Amino acid sequence: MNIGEAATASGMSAKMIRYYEGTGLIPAADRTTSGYRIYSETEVQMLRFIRRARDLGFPVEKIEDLLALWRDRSRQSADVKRLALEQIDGLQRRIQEMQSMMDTLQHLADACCGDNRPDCPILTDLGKGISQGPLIRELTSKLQSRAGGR
Amino acid sequence: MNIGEAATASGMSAKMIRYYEGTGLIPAADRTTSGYRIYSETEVQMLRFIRRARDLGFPVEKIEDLLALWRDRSRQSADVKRLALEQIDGLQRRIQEMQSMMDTLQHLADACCGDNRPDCPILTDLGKGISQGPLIRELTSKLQSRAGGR
DNA sequence: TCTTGACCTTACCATCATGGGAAGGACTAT
DNA sequence: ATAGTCCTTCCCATGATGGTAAGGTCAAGA
Repeated sequence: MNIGEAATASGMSAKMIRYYEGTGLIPAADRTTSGYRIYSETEVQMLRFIRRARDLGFPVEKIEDLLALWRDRSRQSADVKRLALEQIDGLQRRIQEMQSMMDTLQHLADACCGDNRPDCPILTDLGKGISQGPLIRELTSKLQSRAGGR
Repeated sequence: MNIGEAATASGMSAKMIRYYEGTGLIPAADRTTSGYRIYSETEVQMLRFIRRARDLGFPVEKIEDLLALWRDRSRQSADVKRLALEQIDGLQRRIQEMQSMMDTLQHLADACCGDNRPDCPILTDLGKGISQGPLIRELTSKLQSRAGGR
């Protein structure tokens, strides 16, 4: 199976497969004499594993750990569960942060009459510049880059 | 006020102030004869406005619109409210996506006995590689870069 | 057998918000 | 005057991803 087929089969782009190989997340694929990467069903399964973990929001760092456990026949399910619970925790925290942003915005929007007059509590609030600390700012920067589109 | 003081007063790093100036989000600051940027209270207020909008998760693109409305004496509050509601919508969607990831993970973790045996439904599920479509993957990539730390 | 088109390879560039650092100039307090 | 802190610009890096360009390979059909 060449990289294009492996990409289709795993749901990842060929670009990303090469990227993961470059970063060492996956081992370097075997090559044909002409230099084409070749993939076995086992390797495609690993790629699917990675994509699925990404779908569940695991950071690449943690995926490395998950992969190690996946390959380890003598692993303990407790180790995997711990990683999953950590991930759940992280998601929970981020959800709460976003919820808090949303609540604030909703509150401001409720207070804004939304007509043709220039008075607007939303702008007034923004002008005040109340801090919400670095955690939320760290999150929002990522949301922005996502929403900004490419 | 020089850039360091403006940074402290606005809660932004000097780096970011220069960056925003470079990208045109804010107008180029006046300079002293020796080249130091100088900021008035008005400009600091604008910087605070930007940071606050970022705290609320607005993408930089939208902040540009908000800034224009902020400066526009004859704006209509409806315009501002529309932007806020759009932002609320976007946040809501992302929260739901993350919630769905979390639910799936929680489900898997619940099914995992978490002991010293190697059997683990979490790994089994990951191996199956069920797709959740591109929307969630787009979101998770951002979460990962955030969680990965720098 | 030759051609064509689809695929592969590497390498480089861009994104976006942000930080780090270097090299050199400016200001401030002792 | 000297030290130390600030400023300036410029370059580099991040992380996941896409794009593109130049060139090699392969499979199918004429």
